[in-house]
Amino acid sequence: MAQLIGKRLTKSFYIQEDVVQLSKDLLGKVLVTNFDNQVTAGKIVETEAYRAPDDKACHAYQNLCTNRTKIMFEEGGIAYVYLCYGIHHLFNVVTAKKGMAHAILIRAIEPLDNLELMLSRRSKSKANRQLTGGPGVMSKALGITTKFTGVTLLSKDSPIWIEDRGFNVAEENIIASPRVGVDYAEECALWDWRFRIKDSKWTSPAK
DNA sequence: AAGAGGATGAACT
DNA sequence: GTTCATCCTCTTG
Repeated sequence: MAQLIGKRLTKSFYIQEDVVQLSKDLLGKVLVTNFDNQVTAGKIVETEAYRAPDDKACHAYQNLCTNRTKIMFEEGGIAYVYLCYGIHHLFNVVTAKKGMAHAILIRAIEPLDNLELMLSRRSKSKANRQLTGGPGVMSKALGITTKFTGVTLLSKDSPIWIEDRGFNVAEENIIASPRVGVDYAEECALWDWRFRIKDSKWTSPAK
């Protein structure tokens, strides 16, 4: 029971090469998961860009290609899911053309469809920022785990895709800030590659 | 073959 | 504000 309310983003969107611009374009788009006959969806309100080879915070820095990172070198339009601290599943969208390891980490969403299931997956009873605000908990609410790494977002029977439901986010409503948790990346840690929708109550407050 | 550390979150004081 | 859970991936030997 695919529940395509908006327009699914196509390959032409994902293969654009400006991963920073794409990260801003993803704000307001809707991330949908659909498996085990259960659909959940939420509006993307916070993203972060990662770009090999020059970004030290990117797993594929200097085009380092391993079993884990080789997913990022594929053509844009697939998922890169990675386990952090042995606990949290972090969902990324691979972008750009084959051979360019660019990815966008989705950090927070605003719940839209099937709030009940998201609450249940998070063992919570109230919908607030703690439900889907943060890359680890967002994946948990949507049921995303590392087993989805490498799946396409383009097929009509994909378990995960991103669609456009017509939410428009104006440039002046986008807040850019430095990425967190990447202090080891030295000067790259200062790049304003984290983007969120201004005044969204579903992200942490801007600094 | 083994060890260190990480794109975090939750539960504490 | 601090602490720690917990396991995969990469590096080194």
